[in-house]
Amino acid sequence: MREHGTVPAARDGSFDGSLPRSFLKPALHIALLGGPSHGYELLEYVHRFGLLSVDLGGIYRTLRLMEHDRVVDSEWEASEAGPPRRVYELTDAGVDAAEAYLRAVAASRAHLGDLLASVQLSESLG
Amino acid sequence: MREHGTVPAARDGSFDGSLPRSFLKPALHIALLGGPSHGYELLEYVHRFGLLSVDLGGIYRTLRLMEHDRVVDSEWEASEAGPPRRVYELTDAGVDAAEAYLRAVAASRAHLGDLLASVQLSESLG
DNA sequence: CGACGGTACGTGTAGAGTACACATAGTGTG
DNA sequence: CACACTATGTGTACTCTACACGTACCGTCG
Repeated sequence: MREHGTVPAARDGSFDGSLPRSFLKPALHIALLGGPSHGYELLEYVHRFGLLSVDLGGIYRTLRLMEHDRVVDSEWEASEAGPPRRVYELTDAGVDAAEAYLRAVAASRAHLGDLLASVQLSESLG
Repeated sequence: MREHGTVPAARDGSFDGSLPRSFLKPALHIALLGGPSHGYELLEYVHRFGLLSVDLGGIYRTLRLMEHDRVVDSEWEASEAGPPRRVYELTDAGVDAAEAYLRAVAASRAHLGDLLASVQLSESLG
């Protein structure tokens, strides 16, 4: 198996409806609003929301970047089964950032809606 | 002036709600569903839909790529005022591609909706 | 006339960002 | 004891982007 179901998918032009990499950081912030988590679990989370091309390497690097920016704290946690995990949790600044990302994601979604609407409009005209 | 209002904007982590570069090709396809157009006008179109960081260089390179892929044809056209324009028009294959992009954009929009919804859910629970 | 600003097209390139492969390691199962 | 799964992390060749730059036409203001 490649690496936990990572899909080749669309960094180029093919664009199959999956979300581009640029949404990874927002998605991680938003995921952590739901409570602390670790890299492997976060991978599954972001995959559920269409970030199919993201791999674990990208997750860990982004988490470390976020920690450097003080939006998350992390600590090691032993798991009953399997190797220990590094668990990430939003700081207060992180919660603020996550809320800003929520607004930004909503804005992006609205832009996509406008783009789609522009077609209906020009179709109904001609 | 910098270059026709191009905005520094968010290729990194800031992510202000503008759409990432990855939506440029879809947006150009969708724009051309409304009829033939040229680079400079297309820049204004994509800016209206939140692709703020896109500049003319990116537009031209993408259009040439699309022409190479046979999804658009282009020809020079004299304009009454100003220099001649290269006008782009979707080929039949381009129309198909544009419709596929419409579906893909709708899917992306749905993913963003799901992401936003996941928060409401966990907030109402906790 | 000549300078300037706006329209318009296009390229060169340093630097940023990514995908993929790789390295490491604990645990359960056949 | 080999294999698969969970789990974290790094190295690096490659791709893509942003920004600067080059070209050129037209109108207008002095």
